[in-house]
Amino acid sequence: MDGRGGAAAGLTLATASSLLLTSPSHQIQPMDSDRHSSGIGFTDASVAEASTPPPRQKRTVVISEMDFFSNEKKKMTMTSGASPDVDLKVPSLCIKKEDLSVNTGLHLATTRSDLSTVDDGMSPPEDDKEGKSELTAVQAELARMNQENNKLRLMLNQLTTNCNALQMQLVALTQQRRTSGNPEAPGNKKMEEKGHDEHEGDAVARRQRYPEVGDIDEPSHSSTTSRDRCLSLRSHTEVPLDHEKHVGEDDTEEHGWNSNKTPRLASSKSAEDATMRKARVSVRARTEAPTITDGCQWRKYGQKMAKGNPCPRAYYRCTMATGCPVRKQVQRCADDRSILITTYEGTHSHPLPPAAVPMASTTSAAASMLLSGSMPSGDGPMSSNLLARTVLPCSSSMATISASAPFPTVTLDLTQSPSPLQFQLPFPSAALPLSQIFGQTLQSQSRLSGLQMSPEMDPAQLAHRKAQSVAPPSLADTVSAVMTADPNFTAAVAAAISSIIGGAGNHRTGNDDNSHSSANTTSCSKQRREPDLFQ
DNA sequence: CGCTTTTGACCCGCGC
DNA sequence: GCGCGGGTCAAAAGCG
Repeated sequence: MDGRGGAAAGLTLATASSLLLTSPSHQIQPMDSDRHSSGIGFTDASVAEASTPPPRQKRTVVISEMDFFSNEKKKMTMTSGASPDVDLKVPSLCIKKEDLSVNTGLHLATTRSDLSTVDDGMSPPEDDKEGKSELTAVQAELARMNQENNKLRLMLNQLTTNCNALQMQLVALTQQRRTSGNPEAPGNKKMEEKGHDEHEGDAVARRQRYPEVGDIDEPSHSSTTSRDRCLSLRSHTEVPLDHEKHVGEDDTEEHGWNSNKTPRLASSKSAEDATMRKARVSVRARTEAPTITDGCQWRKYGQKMAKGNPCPRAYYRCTMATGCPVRKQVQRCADDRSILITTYEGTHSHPLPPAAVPMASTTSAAASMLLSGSMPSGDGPMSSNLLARTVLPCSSSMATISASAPFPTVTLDLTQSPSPLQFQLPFPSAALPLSQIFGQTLQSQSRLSGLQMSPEMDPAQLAHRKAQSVAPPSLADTVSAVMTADPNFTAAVAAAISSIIGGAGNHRTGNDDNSHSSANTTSCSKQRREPDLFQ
């Protein structure tokens, strides 16, 4: 197994555990049985005794965990030496605190031994001197841990800021290399011409078809460079900078579907955007569920029989925000109908719920890299290998590039199981909880963000390392890289924590909060009415 | 009633 | 120009 992914998951667990035990609003609760059916990490948990046992009675909390990358269920028992009243059994932390402390400059105290002393909210009688002193100690410990949590939060913010700056530099360098280094690359030229042609052609066609959008001023192509940078820096937990700007400024927003239809893309956005939308990321997953659960809300808008495949292809568009250009196609593999192929296209133009961040970020990052200077020749073998290794470095067979297709496509194959990073659906009837591959996607993001590149290749990273006087790569270094690589790391951690705290079954945490919307996720709707898609 | 899904029709690009 | 296939639209139907 790749240690980076494990580190990421371990960090997540560590943070989650810490929050679990220190936040009064997140007390350990017995999990519903149906929560076993999905989600991240924990597959079963139980409270051995009632949640409100009589005082002084020994209480035991057992939490089982699922190792993110080995699918191996573990059960860690934490016996409390300091508090005789409580046995806290919490998930193990996958990384050592000394590993975490190196680059963050913080020493995590929320290890097992520390956690074991946390008060579970039920204190011993006041007349017990020993209990009093224990209580004091526990409270002090609690305060200390809260302080450390705050420190970590601040550190995380700082890392995020630094990461953004680094990404800026990286993308700028990439752009420079693309524009000055190999401007005449055939693939590049071809792609640009194609994009341009399509842009022009589509614009004309769309004007004919949707005359109301024909008068919209098209953005100047001279702004492409800065736009490129913004595109590559798009964050899936934030509204993309340029997109947000255009959505806000664009007077096409009032045209209903105009704002969330292709015509808008073709007529009001640059050729680069059109090309961006053409990039596709295909995810192959073995599941019996009609769709994979990626945290977004989708609305089906069409279904077609595709040539060469007896299974129909369904078309969905993102409905989390009007104007979101993201589409996805869902189709069973003709050769193996247990494999579901989900193809994503476009970049979300709205904030995403934490549960949607991993998949959205991964697909967007793959698409960005596919279309960025990281693939100078577009369809060259080197670039294919680079991206394949970049997307899923643990196995070159897991990520493939299809440049011969009408659209450049990255395929993430999650159906092959030899790697511990991959998993078989443990829940045959459940939609695939993509948050389960949180660590994997986060890892992919890290790679895609370029921060796993060797220092020689990335001066910015080198400078960053030097500035921080960081030792040669280690597990801690890797953890740091994972942390710093993703500006959405906070959201990703939040997603993981939410998944754990809210019960693993609730991988739609963010959506559930959207009580204002009556829209259901695809999977939810499918449960309501059995589709005819894959009969 | 509002939202989603279904499904036939339509549009477009491409190859011949 | 024509046919084919992919993609999308939009009215109708279904559902809670």
